[in-house]
Amino acid sequence: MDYQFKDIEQKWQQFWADNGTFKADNSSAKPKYYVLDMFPYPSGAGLHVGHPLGYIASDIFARYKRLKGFNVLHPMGYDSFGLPAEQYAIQTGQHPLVTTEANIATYRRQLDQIGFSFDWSREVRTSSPDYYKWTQWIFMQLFNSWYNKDADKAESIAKLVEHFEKNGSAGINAVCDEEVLSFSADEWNAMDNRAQQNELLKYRLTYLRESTVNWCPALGTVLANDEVKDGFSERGGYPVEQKKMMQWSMRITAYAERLLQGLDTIDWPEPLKEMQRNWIGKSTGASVKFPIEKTAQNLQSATHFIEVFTTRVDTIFGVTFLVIAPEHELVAELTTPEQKAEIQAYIDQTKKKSELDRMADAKTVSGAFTGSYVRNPLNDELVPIYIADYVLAGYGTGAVMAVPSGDQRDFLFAKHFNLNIVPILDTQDITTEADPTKEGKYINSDFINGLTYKEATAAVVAKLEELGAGRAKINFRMRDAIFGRQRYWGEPVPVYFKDGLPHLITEQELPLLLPEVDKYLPTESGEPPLGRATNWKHPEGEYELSTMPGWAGSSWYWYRYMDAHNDAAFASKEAIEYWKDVDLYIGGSEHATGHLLYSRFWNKFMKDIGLVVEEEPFKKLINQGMIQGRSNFVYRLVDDEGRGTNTFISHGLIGQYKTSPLHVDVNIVENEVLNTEKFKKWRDDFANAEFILENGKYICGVEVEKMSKSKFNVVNPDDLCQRYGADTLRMYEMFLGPLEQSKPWNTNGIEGVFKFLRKFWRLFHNDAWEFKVSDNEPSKAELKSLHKIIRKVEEDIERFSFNTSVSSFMIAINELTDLKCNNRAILQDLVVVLSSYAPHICEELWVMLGNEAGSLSYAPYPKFNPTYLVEDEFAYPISINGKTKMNLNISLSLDVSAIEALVRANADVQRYLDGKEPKKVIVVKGRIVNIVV
RNA sequence: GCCCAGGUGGUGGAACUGGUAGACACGCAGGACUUAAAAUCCUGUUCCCGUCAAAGGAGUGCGGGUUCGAUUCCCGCCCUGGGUACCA
Repeated sequence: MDYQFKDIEQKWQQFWADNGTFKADNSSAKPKYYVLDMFPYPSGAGLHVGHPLGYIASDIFARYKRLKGFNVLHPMGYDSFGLPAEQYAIQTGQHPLVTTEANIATYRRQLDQIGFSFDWSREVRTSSPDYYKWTQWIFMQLFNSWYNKDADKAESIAKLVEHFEKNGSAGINAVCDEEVLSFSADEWNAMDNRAQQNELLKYRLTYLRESTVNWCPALGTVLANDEVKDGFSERGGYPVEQKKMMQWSMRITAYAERLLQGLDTIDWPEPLKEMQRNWIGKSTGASVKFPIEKTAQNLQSATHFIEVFTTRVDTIFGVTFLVIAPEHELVAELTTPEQKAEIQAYIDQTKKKSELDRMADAKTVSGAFTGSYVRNPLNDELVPIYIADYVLAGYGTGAVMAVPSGDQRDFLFAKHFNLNIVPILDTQDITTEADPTKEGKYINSDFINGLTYKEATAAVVAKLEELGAGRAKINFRMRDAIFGRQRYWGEPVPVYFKDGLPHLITEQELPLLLPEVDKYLPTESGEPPLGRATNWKHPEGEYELSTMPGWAGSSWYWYRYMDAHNDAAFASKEAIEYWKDVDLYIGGSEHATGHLLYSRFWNKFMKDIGLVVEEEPFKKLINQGMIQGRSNFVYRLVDDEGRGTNTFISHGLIGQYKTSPLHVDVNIVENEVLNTEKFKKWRDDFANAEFILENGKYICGVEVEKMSKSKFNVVNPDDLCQRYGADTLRMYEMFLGPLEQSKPWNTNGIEGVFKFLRKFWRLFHNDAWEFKVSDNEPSKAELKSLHKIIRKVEEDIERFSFNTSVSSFMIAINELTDLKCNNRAILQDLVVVLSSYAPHICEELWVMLGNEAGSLSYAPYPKFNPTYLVEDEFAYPISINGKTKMNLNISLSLDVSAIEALVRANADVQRYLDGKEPKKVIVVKGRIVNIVV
């Protein structure tokens, strides 16, 4: 019987489901291997061909590892809290849960038909109460922890309280808010509970703090940076403003150094690590206190200095002014009466500017003089203080020391305001622009004159420390993560407020269920949607009304798969100690600074408090490339009045006509040739379409764009499974190119893969399509083909080069077809090797070869035997002077000198040598490859 | 601007540590089988010059360099994609 992929695939998918073939065990004598995919958000559009790319790769790997004798955990689930379901709910009143479950059903059906070897018994959904119960529980652990810098790990807040009671704040080296108090044990004990709790909030790893957020009044919610485009909300296009709000935050900055260091211990793509490094943004430098000049301004404040952060403390003698951010807290105090109007005007102007304007204006110099001065702590010179929006309030101390000779922005600023520019290195050339060099010897720099960069930096830091005017300091760009969203479809924060103080609910009260609401919009008084819930009140106070952000549920989900049904813990200790961490994680690089960073943070925290065993959650990470859309166009003839006609011009001829391009459904185009009959049926108004053809065909135009419905370039895996089957789809997605490379989807080549599978099927059958294999001894040539592919596939899978494997399969099948190979032993091994790529057809053939159903998935991967690959004689390429090439037939048994003699005796070589001795004979790996004459 | 990845036939791509560039597949052209179609099989297919063939020349974005030998290593430039954005 011909290759009936539909029957075969249905049959085996059913078999796997009925028999729990891929159920992983939490204990085994086999070594463990954990293969994880980034779980999808179940959107209403369903899967397109780009989604399964990574899943197919990870499935091949998981299946391969099973054959290699590993106990493989390969689970799947859904990141099912999210904005689209909520937006849909706002528009239709449909509960997000209903939409989400419908979408999940679609996803599941689509995933099933591709034949993945997921252990579905471990499925998780982040929106399910028995899952988010533990997300809330982890939030509570964070709330109950602080970061001890001395121990370099998170510790229990109870331990901190104990220390305060005994010793006050002395001896505590913590990551905390800037404005923490210092107090004695007596002072602590004398504080009322409210004061104590407020103080502790400054230490907790999740805490409430007033932060600046993107507030969209029209939508009534906070938006993440990527939801704001050009100062307007991405959805609806409403204006967005900066607003200060009390928000839950995560003290991820406590882990900045460990998140950075940890990158060196994991096998991730270098570009992705680099993205995380940049995001963390460590810079090593010094903080310097510039004393405020009292005579210039009568300060009310207790602050007597402005602190700056610099990475070039060696340039301190080149400082000719100081710049602080317009939002800096000392601006009002520092402004002299004469300058007040100018400063106020500048601040107003800055406030009006959107983020975008500020960026666009990067090149124009602006600022204003406060009228006040500081003194340079090292040479006592008076330094004027300016405000300018190129200094950011949120980074460092919101103040910089300006060295116009070494920094281009400072240079432009100095030119604009006519300020001094002092060169500080003898090699500096500052005639037209600043020169940030570190080469040369210092000049105009007091006690560091004549020193080099390294010496000078050390000397200046030492001096500043001696004077108490500064110290070496490390700064990070990364900010604490805001954790609250004014939305409905997310995890409720397990907190209630009493007397203005946040309290955790008890563990017995978990999960704190998401309440029902009448509408999914903010309340009339501007509170989040949860404010609409009736009968939703904690006995002691009011529940927190914001919910957790999308990344909360995805920051620990790989642990839940280890023990998905545990209701006593997020996962049992035994399960965690067995599976430990994810060995291979496959997903997109767009999560580099979101999910992948937050997950590493939560994992480190969970390790600190003894919940998990590994410091890093994902040992090896592979980024699959994005699949772009490949749009096809038809060209509609435009008449003299500029109206479109019903005549369409083939792409090669459009130069001769006036046309307008029109997206056409890629599914009615094959190899850029339009199926004109299908086109006429595609849309009613094209029923009478006429075509101007070239060579009897209508050729379409092509462009690479994002895959989207409106561009008619979406290719649905369902259609391909119907036409060619899952095995063909799986292999074709791999064949398309390197896994990590982004590429446009193109269905054109899929026939080749389909043909390959048919050829493979045919190997097992005679001309009448009867199953027919022989039990003869395999021939040498057959063994050679087989062992070539055994080795090749193993090498390819280990280095994630799946595309070249597919090619090798095709070569092997062509060879074996030429050899008319129907040998049972050969075919059996071939089935095992191919089974991770094309599991359905392999299962079918495996059973036809006389094996037990279901045993293929755990059959041992065949052992490669190198002796079959040895060739007796082969064509030996020789070049002379790296140019002329010729082939000699040489036996492998000859040694190098014998080959050399043979080469010299060759007539062509003789002709080139012309009686002379060769100057040099190049031998690579025991082979002569080149002769230099 | 800065950081990263990439640029190979008509197309997707291969060439793993510097050693026969273009594997494999699509497409295209020609042929076989067939009443015909589908399916299948065979041959050719980087370009130029050669009316077949042989022989020759050029060739991995561009310009240089190292080397007996470079798609691969080094320097400079151009282009495409991704990240980031006044980070002191």
